[in-house]
Amino acid sequence: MEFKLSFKVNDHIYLRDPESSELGMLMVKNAIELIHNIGFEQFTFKKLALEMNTTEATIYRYFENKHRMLLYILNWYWSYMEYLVIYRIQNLKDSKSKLKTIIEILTNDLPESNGKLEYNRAYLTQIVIAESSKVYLVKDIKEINKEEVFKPYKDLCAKIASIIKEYNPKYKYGHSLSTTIIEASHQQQYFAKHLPRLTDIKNKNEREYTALFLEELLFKVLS
Amino acid sequence: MEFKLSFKVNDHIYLRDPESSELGMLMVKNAIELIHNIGFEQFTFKKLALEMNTTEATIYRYFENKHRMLLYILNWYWSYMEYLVIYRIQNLKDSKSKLKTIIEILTNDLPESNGKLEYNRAYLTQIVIAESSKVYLVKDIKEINKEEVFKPYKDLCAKIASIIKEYNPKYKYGHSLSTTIIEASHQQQYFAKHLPRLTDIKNKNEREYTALFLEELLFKVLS
DNA sequence: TATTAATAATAGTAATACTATTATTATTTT
DNA sequence: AAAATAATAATAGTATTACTATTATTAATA
Repeated sequence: MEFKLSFKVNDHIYLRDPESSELGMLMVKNAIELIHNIGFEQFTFKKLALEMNTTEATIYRYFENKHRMLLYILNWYWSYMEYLVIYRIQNLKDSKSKLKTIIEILTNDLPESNGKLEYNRAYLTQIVIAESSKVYLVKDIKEINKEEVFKPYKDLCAKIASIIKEYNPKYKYGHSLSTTIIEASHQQQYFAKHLPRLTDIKNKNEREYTALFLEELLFKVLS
Repeated sequence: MEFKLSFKVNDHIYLRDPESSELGMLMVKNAIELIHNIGFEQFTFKKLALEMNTTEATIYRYFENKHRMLLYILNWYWSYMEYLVIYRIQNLKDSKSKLKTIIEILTNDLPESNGKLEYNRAYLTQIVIAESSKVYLVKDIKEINKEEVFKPYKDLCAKIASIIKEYNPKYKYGHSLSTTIIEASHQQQYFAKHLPRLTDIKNKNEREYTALFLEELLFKVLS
C-alpha cells in the first residue's frame, strides 16, 4: 500500500483546486520557486505566468489573488507539519522526547514526501520563515478568518499544546507557548542569518542555534 | 529645564528630515493615522497627500518610498522604547523588578511624551504590533541592513539583554530571548485579538494576558 | 534685492492587480 | 460520433500604484 500525502486544503482558499490539474500543480510548484527567488512583494501573477508559459488570466481562475496563493501554500505547510508531528511522535513514550522531536521538526527542512506533489522543500521552508506572517498581518484579518482558512495553523498549535499539557498538566499557556515556539523558530533563524546582532549566534548554523535556544527555553518554561 | 524628547533617526532613512519642517512632522503624524486605519499594504503616498492636502511629489521629497517611511516610524518607536527602558529602570535596585518593568513597557501604550512630536501613541502601538515585521521581512534586507537602519532595534535588544545578563549571568541567549520577548509581545497581543485560538486568552484584555504569559515565561527561562 | 530652497500644481510612465471577450482545444455526455 | 461543456490561450483593456519630471509660486536666507 502506498501512502499518499495529500492534504485537502479548505476550498475557500482557491477558486479552482490546483491539485485537480497538471497546470494547477505546476502553478503552485512554480509559485514556490518564484516567491522564494524574488520575495512575496515582488511576486506577481504576471511574472509567474511568464515563468510557466501561461497567462495571468489562467492563474486568476485558480486563485483570487497572490495573498490567497500564499495562504494555500502555508495551509499545505501547516497541515504537513501537523501530520509530521503526529507521525513522528506516535511511537514515543515520554512526552519529553515528543517535545524534542517537535523542536527538531520546526527547525529542519521538510523531509522527503512520497506524495504526488513534489514541491521544493528547502524553498518552502524559506518561504515559511520569511513570508508566513504576511498572511495574517493584514487589515481584513477578521473577514478572512471567518472562512476558517487558518484552521491548519490552529490545529497544529492545538496539537503541540496538547503535548505540552501532557508534559506539564499545570502549565496554563500551552497555546501561546506553541505559537511562540513556532514563530520564534522562524524568527530566530531569520535573524541569525540576516540580523545576527538580534541573536547570540556565534559560528553554528542558524538551525542548530535556533534548536538549542528553543529547547532550553521550552523545558525551562515547563519545569 | 524642559526635557525635549527628540530622537535623531539615522539619516539614511529619509531624503529630507521630516522633523525639519512643519509639513514633515505633519506628514509623519498623518502617516501614523492612515497606516493605522487602512493598513500598510493599502497605504499609499497619494492617499496620504490627499489626507493632508498636499501632493504625492512633496512627500517623495522626504521619503524614498513608503517602506522607508514605516522604517522611520519604527526607528522612532525603538529609540523611544530604549529611552523608556533606561529611564524607568534607573532607580530600581534589583534586576527582577527591572525585567518586570520591561514587560510592562512592552505591553502598554507609549506614555505621554513632552517633546514637540505628538504622535497618536495608541495608533503607533497598533502599527508596531501589526506592521513592524514587514520592515525586515523583505528580499533586500542585506542592502538595507548595511545602512545601519536597524541600529535602534539592535540597541534596544542589547539593552534588554544586558539586564537579562544582570539577572542571570549564566544565561547564554540574552539577545535571542530579548527579541523573542519583544516579538512575542506583539504577536500574542495580535493573536489574542484576532486569532484567539492561537492563544489561551479567556476574558482578560490582550495586554494583561500577554504580560502575564511573558512574565512567567521570562522568569522561568532565567531561573 | 537677489538667490536659493520648498512647495503646489500638473503631467506623465511603467508596472501592478485585476476583468472581460473570444477563439481554440480537450473532455464529457448523449 | 455529435453535441455540449469546460479549460485554456490569446488578446485587450482598466483603475490604481509607485514612481519621475517640469514649471510656477511662495517663503526663507544671504
